[in-house]
Amino acid sequence: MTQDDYTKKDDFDLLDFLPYLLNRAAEESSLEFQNVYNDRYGMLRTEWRVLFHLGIYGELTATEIGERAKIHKTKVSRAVNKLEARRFLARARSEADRRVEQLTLTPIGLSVYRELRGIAQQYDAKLAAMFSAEETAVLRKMLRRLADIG
Amino acid sequence: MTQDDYTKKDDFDLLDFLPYLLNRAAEESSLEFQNVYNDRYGMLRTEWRVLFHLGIYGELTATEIGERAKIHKTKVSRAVNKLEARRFLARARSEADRRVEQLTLTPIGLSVYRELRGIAQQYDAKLAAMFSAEETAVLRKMLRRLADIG
DNA sequence: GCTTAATAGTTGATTTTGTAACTAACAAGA
DNA sequence: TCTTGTTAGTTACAAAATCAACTATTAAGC
Repeated sequence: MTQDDYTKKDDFDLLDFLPYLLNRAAEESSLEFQNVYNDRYGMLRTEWRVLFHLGIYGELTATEIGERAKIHKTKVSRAVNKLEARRFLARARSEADRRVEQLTLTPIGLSVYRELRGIAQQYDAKLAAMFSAEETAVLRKMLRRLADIG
Repeated sequence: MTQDDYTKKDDFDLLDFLPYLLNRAAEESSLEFQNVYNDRYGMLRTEWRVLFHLGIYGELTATEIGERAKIHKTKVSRAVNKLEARRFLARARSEADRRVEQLTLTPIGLSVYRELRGIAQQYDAKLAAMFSAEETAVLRKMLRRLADIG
């Protein structure tokens, strides 16, 4: 069933409204990758994001992860707990400031990260292949600006 | 704090990964509008989406809304309940098929829809103004394809 | 040093979502 | 008509997100 099956009583088009469109595109394009990390490792979205941050940057505190990924500290805290329970990461209390915990991936966590990273790269390539290289580059640039991480 | 403050141990760039980028852009670009419908009418995301569908298309069943907006029927059901409790919509049992309910906005619901629609249009224009007209047109087109509603 | 404020992170209560099972109504075939 | 299957929508229970309050530690002003 497509949009054309319906007669509009109103000129407003939801499918031109950027926040709606962005959310729909985000949901749709995340589905496949979500199934992988969820089915294979029982991870949630916040958990793979934390895992990836540690995989990419090596050692971070919960606060740093929260700032960089715009995730609330309670969500980070719970994600860290789950990843620790699965032995994907280890905590080390900072000597300089004993409130702080330095987080790093364990060898297991690192290998999980590497597997998921490979899948992410493949999947990203698949999405990018829907468009020309130039179009995709422009899309990424625009999305970074919209996400305010540009 | 920007990305450059961190040294990467890994070549993978989260800020190039389309599903991540789309989600971040979607969250960021929805925030302002979300505050309006939430603060002003205590509505949730699913609720404004249902409201807008009825405002645009005039009369739909819960199932039709779910199909068009890709919202699960339990979420639609609960959103319809809340909108009905606030007297924003009315249900009418279908004569032809007594399982079905035809949903329409009440005059109150319609005026709320019209107000939010105006705000949405303004806000969309503000987002679009971050780019050239051509760029924005390309963005919308690409997002529709990614969202599989092209 | 002592008080007050700020920060890192956790926990608990409430709300919202997700999954599955459910009721009610229709449809199709023997 | 009497299964059997399907569809519309709701409800119950479990999982997760949100928000506020909390502990522990550090920093700042006096």
